[in-house]
Amino acid sequence: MKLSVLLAPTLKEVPREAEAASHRLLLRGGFIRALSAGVYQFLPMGLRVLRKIEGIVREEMNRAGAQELLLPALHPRELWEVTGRWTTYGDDMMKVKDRTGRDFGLGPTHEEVITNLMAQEVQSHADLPKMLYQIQVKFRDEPRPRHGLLRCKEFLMKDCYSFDATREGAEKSYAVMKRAYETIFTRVGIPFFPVQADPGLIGGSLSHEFIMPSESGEDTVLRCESCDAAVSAMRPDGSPEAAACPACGKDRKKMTGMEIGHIFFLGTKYSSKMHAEFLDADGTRKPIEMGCYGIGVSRLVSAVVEARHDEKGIVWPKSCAPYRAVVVPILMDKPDVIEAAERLYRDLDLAAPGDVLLDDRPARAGVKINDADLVGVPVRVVLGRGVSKGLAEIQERAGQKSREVPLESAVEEIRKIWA
RNA sequence: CGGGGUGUAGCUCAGCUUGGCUAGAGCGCUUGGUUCGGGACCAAGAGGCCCCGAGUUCAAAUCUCGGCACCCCGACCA
Repeated sequence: MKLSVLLAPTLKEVPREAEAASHRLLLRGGFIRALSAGVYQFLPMGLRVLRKIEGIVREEMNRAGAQELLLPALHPRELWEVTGRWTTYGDDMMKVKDRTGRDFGLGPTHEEVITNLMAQEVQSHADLPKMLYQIQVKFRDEPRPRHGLLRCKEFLMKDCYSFDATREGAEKSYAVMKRAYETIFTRVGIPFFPVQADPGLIGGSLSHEFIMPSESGEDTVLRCESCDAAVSAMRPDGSPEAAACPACGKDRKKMTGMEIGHIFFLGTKYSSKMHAEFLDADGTRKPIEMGCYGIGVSRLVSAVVEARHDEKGIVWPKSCAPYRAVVVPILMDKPDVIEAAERLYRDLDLAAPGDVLLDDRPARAGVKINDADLVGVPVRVVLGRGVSKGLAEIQERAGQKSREVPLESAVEEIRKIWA
């Protein structure tokens, strides 16, 4: 992609509203723009990051044996009345009426919808187990959206639901998902740790949050440094957890972080209310054992930036960078430089189709290089004076210093970095 | 929902206290020129419902009242 045609409006100055590092950098880098409080537009580069993270999540879900589907965002009120959550979820759910006055909710989560589906489709223990997931826009009427993509009224979420015939099977599904989550966050490239958590409004008996340590986070956890066990600093009843680790007795440290994933063992909480039952081998009808597993995909974008930035801008991990490399010709009046840049761009684009940027803008060197640092593409190739000696300058965004390589081996060198 | 703050050019902001000239600066944008390896310089331009509404006044960006929006802290929340 040529930067001259890409909608990637970088900002030199920080928009007034941005406070958190990820919020500032995503705005400045031209990844996102606000439409309203907690409602964001993903510009082309922002969407590319979102899609890459989505791709990692999708691969790991599929690998874990989950099947992708797509459920509606518009939920009829009656469905939520069955579980009582039309009332208990309350104002956190966006509610709308159709032209006849019928009530609908914009889905904040999908237990009702998917349990209803499975109630219709599952007859026998032979139909189980099943794991189903979707990557979809969710709506939650947050009383206070904040920090850009961190907490939004509309956001992209991966939600997965497991359906098992037995409690043991359901616990196994839970464990499979927990492992998949660990793989996902590792691949995305952010630090994290699991925490025993409060099941909250989703409900159920067992639940883990995945926390990324960050000052911008909203969660406080107690973490034991010797055995790594961690819990929410507040228990459901509001009383603070004791400072000593129950596992090893050592002191625990209070720290803040952001929740990047949450998994719940649900048991039969929804299935029994919604009559999602199956006929077991022994001839009795039983409610399905369920679990649900969420990752805020759009929130992950800001989590990555919180974890991976420096004073110059974003330092995208290779796995979710909007582009894998950017070619930056900085002597725009030198035909050999232009020509070398276009050739290198074509060759790199052949190696990573659609994943390479060419900064063909007629801008000054400083502007281009600062933009490249801000946007945070992992590999930058500067073409300037060195071109007359057949040299290109490769700089890894995460690295310290650049190095010069012969133009003809530049593609090969960059492929090594990508590998 | 409680507390605090902010709404003036695309962005960052000054002007408001003490009402009055044609509403400003920097950055960005357009055109021309000089520059050209780390956010250049000179010149000429374009760009405004001073958040909205009602009031006070000869006169309101400025004062009063009411609303709306956005940000931060808290409550709540995955």
